[in-house]
Amino acid sequence: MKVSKMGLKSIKLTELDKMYPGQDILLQTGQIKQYGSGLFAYDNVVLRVQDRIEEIIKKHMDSIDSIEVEMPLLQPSELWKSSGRYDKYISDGVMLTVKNDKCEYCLAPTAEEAITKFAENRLISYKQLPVSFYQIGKKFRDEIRNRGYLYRGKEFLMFDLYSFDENEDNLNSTYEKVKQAYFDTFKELELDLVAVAADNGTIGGTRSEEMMVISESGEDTILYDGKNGLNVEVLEKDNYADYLKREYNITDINNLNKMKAIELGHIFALGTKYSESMNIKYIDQNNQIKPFYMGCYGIGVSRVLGVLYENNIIKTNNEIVGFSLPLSVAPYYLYIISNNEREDEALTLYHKLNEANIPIILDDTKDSIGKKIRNAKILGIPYIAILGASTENLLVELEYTKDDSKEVMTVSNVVNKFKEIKEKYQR
RNA sequence: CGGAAAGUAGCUUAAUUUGGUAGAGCACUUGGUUCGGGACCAAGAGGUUGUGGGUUCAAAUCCCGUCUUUCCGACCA
Repeated sequence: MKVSKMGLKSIKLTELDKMYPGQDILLQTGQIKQYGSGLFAYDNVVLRVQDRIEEIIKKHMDSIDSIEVEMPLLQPSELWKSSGRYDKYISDGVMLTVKNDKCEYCLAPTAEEAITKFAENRLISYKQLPVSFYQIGKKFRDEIRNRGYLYRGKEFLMFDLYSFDENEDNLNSTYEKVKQAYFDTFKELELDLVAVAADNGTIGGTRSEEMMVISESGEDTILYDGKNGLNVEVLEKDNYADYLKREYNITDINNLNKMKAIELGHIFALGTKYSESMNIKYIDQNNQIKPFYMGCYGIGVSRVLGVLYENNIIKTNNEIVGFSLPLSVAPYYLYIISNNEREDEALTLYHKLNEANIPIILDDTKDSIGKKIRNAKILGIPYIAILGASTENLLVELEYTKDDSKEVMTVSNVVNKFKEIKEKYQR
């Protein structure tokens, strides 16, 4: 990719939003564009970071044998009326609909009804269990108040998984499996995930945990000691002490530290609540009709995207200058810069890396080196290769933007280094 | 939906209090000098001041409506 082909807008950052400086940079530099409250377009780099998040989630969910599927975004009103949730979602104003003179469709705010219909008459025997389905798809919610840029939009990308088991023990085992897959996923995204006890009030079931990432940009407050934790909202629950002890073995909340976090996922062990009410059942080995023990699990992909920017901000002299995205999600590993004299060398490096299928950006504009470095950081590219006056010909200064470390190496060593990185991140 | 603020060039904004030719910085275009951490000089282009109505000789400015956005609250991934 060449900068001259990207249609980039260069801009000096003005004063940044104090709550969400990272996403404010994206907005100021045109990497995201706002069309209305909670409505955003994504430019190339941001979009491809999102693609990477999806790939990583899929990899880990596939590894626990969950099956990827896709539900329709346009869902007939009848589907929502059949579950009895239509009236509530409409009167709450959360659900958006499109209609013509013949019929009305609901724009999927969530997918329980659709997935239930998907499982109905398909999952019929204990021989098919356990099984789980997942999808990553757009969701539409006409939130009364959008906030935090990508954190809560009217249109957002969500991962949602639904599990079906024969009994409570199997459900618990599936629950733990999915929870572990969450930790593996977020480890690869280089985000420290914290599972905290949550109020399972509206959705119900036996237990639920919110998957949080500690972030100053977060809207939630949690109590956490490095191992166990809870969302402070649980403390508003009746008999919260019993609930915490019974489901999470938390007995003393005074030892926990208060911190700000952003909720990226939520997992629920539902039990038979929905299979009973929606009447989806299977036949066990004794020819008995039994309700499924279900679980549902979500990740706000758009929020992950936002927090990846908020939590990977880099500063120079205490001034925010951009991002250094983790290599696991960076759509481009390297941003190549040269002065006029060494343009040809930069082009050679670019071609060699392209031949090795290393995703990179060449800044082939006539801007000053300083401005090019600024642009690399605004885009969040983790490595910058500088071919300028301070290194001899055929040598490249490679800067790692995360810690500002610099090393000088030959062109072929640069190529080898990025081949190794590519190998390591399995791309 | 309750409460609060704000809409002026692509962005940040001045002029609003006290009505009188809408001004600047960044970004953009052209020419020249620069070229390792957001260069400089010169010239240029860019606005029916969110929108509709009212008051007035005259409205960005005053009044009323309306739309939009942001913030606090409730809800959520």
